[in-house]
Amino acid sequence: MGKNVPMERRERADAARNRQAILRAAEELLRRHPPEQVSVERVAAAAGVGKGTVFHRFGSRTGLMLELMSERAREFEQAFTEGPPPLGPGAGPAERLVAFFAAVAELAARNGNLVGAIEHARVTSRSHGEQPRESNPVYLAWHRHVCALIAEGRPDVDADQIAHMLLGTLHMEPIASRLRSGEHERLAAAFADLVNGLLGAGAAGG
Amino acid sequence: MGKNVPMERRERADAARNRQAILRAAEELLRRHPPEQVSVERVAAAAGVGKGTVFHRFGSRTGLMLELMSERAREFEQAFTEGPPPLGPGAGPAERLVAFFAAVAELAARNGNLVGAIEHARVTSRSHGEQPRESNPVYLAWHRHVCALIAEGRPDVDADQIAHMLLGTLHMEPIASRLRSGEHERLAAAFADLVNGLLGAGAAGG
DNA sequence: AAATATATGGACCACTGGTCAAGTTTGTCC
DNA sequence: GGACAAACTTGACCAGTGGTCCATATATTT
Repeated sequence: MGKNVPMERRERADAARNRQAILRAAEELLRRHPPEQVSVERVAAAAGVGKGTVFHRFGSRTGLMLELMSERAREFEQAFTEGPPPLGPGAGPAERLVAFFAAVAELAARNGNLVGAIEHARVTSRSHGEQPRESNPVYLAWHRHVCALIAEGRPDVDADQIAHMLLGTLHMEPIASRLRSGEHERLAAAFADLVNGLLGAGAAGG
Repeated sequence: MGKNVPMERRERADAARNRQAILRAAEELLRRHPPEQVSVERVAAAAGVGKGTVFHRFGSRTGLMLELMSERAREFEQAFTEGPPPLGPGAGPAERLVAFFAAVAELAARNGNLVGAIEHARVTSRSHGEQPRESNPVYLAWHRHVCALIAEGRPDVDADQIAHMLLGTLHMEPIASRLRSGEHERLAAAFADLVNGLLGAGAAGG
């Protein structure tokens, strides 16, 4: 039983081809233009498909951007949950957090306008009515991770809240623009200062 | 001397009346609806004026939201630059920062969707081409203040960057939604933990 | 080859922020 | 008071958006 579960038939070959074309076109446009200039219609045109197809595949503008981000984040997620230290398990919480944020900063820097694009999509989305950022699975996983590490190092603080705050940093325009010009090490250093202040000398260790 | 400088003639009485009507209408709508549902046209209708008038008075949707925020922030700005401690001068930098962020949290909580509305306006603005958040004078003043206090307490860190990060927190949706439901003390506590970690026990003192 | 499930494209919709020329109101000066 | 210019108001209009729909085309299965 259950050899081929028919609940989800595989995507048709042409559909899969188009999905890739759309993803790659969006990627390319985002690399060259600010998010508000990358409309669904332009993405469709660049991918050589109709606008309707994009909505068919991704549901909404937001869906497209989210998929793009998930693609990039999948490998990273594995690295911080089961990879080698200091990112993965094995190191102390402060060390892991610093490594995590350095990696996030680098990821964001490599991916140019993507973070901004997701924010833009969330905010301009008309149909699904402003779903909260928390419902983004990538964000959720990151938050859970940061939250756990903070709680481990400092059981006395509001880890949930602080995790949101630290992650939210990436959505700041002044930060994002520096990221775009390659200053991710500066961001990583600032993260390190904050994290070490919170977990480092202050309370946990000895 | 300089009794009546003619460089800027006073606003006409009807214009001033309409400006107030528009401001109050926007305020009221934002209290009841999420920012993306508060279009310029709706504001105009609620204020009993034509859409063109809103643009005439405020230049753009962003201009309107910014003016709304400036109104609220003016008094607060005076409090933290020249008022009594712990907000104003007289207390140590850590203490002042904690007070500042508690006040900001409270201000944001009292003003519901305003912060979100400004973000929304910035991102959906079409004409002026996505001016950076840094050009908002209110944001600028806040950043300068936070920056100076951080630098005072911890000359070794990247105060400019960290100030952006701490302030950016307010623009997070998960944070903002909690703020809206009145949990500003929770946010203030988290700020205090971060600030005390950075300035408090860690490095500066003895 | 026939049958069927799936994918496609682009006209279409409601709505947005923003513009503008034409008409109206106000303040001022005699 | 009346006249006049400057300031103000207006709503039709524009370009552009995200999203929907369905007749048509294509891939897959039998």
